[in-house]
Amino acid sequence: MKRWTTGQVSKQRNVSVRTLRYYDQINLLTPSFKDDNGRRYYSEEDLFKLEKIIILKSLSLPLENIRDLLDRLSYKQILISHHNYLQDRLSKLQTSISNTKSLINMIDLEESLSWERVSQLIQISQNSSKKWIDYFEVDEKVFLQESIPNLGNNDWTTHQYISLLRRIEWCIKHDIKPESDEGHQIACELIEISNVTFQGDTKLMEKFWEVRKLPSEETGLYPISEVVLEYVERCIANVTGDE
Amino acid sequence: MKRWTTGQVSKQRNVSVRTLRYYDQINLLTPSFKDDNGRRYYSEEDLFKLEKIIILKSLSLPLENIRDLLDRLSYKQILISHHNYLQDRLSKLQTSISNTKSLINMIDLEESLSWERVSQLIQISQNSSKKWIDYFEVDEKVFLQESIPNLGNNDWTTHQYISLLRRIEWCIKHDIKPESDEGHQIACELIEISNVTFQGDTKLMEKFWEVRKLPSEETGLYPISEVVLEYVERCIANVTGDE
DNA sequence: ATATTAGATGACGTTACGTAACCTGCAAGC
DNA sequence: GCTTGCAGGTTACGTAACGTCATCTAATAT
Repeated sequence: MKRWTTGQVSKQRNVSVRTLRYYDQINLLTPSFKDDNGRRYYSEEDLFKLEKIIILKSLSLPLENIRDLLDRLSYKQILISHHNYLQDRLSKLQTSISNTKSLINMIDLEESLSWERVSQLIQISQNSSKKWIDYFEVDEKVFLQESIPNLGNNDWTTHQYISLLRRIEWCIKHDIKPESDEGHQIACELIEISNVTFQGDTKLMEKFWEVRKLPSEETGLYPISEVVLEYVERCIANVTGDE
Repeated sequence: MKRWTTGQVSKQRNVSVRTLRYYDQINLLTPSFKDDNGRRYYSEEDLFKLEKIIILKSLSLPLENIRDLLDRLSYKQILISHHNYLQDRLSKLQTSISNTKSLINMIDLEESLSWERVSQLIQISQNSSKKWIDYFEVDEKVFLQESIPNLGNNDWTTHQYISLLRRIEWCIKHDIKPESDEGHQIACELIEISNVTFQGDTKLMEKFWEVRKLPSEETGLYPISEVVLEYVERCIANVTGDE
C-alpha cells in the first residue's frame, strides 16, 4: 500500500503543505498514518477524501460544514451538486457579460452615460442569493435539465431576455433604428439565445414567440410590448434578409 | 445638488453601511461632505466612484490597489478589463462544466472510477494563474477578439479540445466503440465546439482539421494521434449519417 | 563533516468586513 | 416634558483559511 508525504500530496493535488497541516489541525483530513517523528503519510483513501474536500470547497461551503458532510455524501452526489453550482455560475456570468457589453456600447454611443442606466444594469448581476445547500436537493432534476436544457425554471435565459429587452427599450427611446449596427447586434444575440434555448427546434421557437405576445398574467413571463415585438421582428428580418 | 446618507447609499448600491464606513476609514471613498456630527453625505460623483470600486473589486483586486488606480482609470477602461475578466472566467467555467460532466458520465459507466482519471480532469480546471493586471494591458485586443472570437490565444477552446481528447483516448483504451452512446456524445460536443470556433465556416474548419494531422512541432498545437483522428472521424460520420 | 532538503511546530499577520457594545441627535407619540 | 425609536456615529474585538516567518529535527547529498 502506497503512502504519500505532505510534499508529494501538495504537488500532486496543488494545495499548499500548510493547507494540509491546517486540515489535519481542524480534524478535517487526518492522515491515516503518522511517523514516530510526527510526519504525515496519506493513503489513497485519504487522497480521495481530499479530492472531495476540494470539490466541496469550490462550492464555497465552509470547511466546518464539509467536515460534517464528507462521509455522508457519495462522490456522485458531490459531483452533481458541483455541476449544478457551475451551471448556476455560468448563467450569472453570461448575464454579467451581456450587461457589461451593453454598458461599453452605451459609452461608445453616448460618450457620457446616465446614472440610472449604469445602476440598473449592474444591480441585476449582483447578489448571489443562493446558498450552497440549494445545489443539493435537486437530485434527478439535473438529468432532466440535461436532456431539455435551458427551458423553464433555468433563469439565465430569462435574465438574458430581460437584459436584451432593456436594451431594445432603450434603443426605441433614443430612436435608434433596427437597421443600425446596434439593431443588428441585438438581432444576432436574440437569434443566438433562441438557438441555445430551443436547440434548432424552430417550431417550438415560433410557438414560444406567439406565447410571448399574450399578456403576462396568463403566461407568467416577462411582458413584451407591441412596440418592442415589432422592433424585434424588424431587427431579425433585417439580418435574415442580409445574406 | 443631491446628497445621500450612508443608509440610502447602502440600500441603493447593495453594500453594507459598515462597508461604507470602512471605505472611508481606509481612505478609499471619503464622502465629499461631512456633518458637524460626523454624518457622511455622498454626492453623485461619490456614487460613481463607488460603482467603479465595486467593479474593480469584482476583478478581485485588493482595495489597496483600487485606491491607487481609481483616479487613473476611465470608466471605459474599467469596463473593458472587467469584460476581459468575465470572458476568462467563462472559459474556465465551461471547461469545468465539461469536465464535471465527463466525471459524472464515467461514474455512470464504471460505477467506481479510477484515481488517475479523476485527478487529471479536476486538476485542469484549478489554478487561475492570471493576475488582475493581465486584464488591463490588452487594450484594443478585445475588439479584435469580439469580431473573430475564440481563435488562437483564447485558451478555452484548447482546453475543451484537450479534455475531449482525453475522453476519446480513454474510450479507445476501454474499447468503447464510436457507435456507442458515448461516441455519439463526443461527436456532438466536437461539432458544437467546432461550430463555436469557426462560426459555421466549414472551409476554415476542414483546413484546421488538416493542420491537426501534422506533427505538433510544426503547428504548436496539441498533438493528435492517428488512432484518435480515425476515431473522431468515425464518431462524426456516425452522427452526420444519422438523420 | 557539512550542507541541503523535506518535514514539523508555534506564533503572528492578512483581508474585508461582521458584530456587539455603547453613544448621539432628532422627530413622533403620550 | 418625557420617553421611545430610529438612523447615524465610534471603538474594539472576531472571523476564515490559510501565508509567512522563526526555529527545530531527521535524512540525504556532496
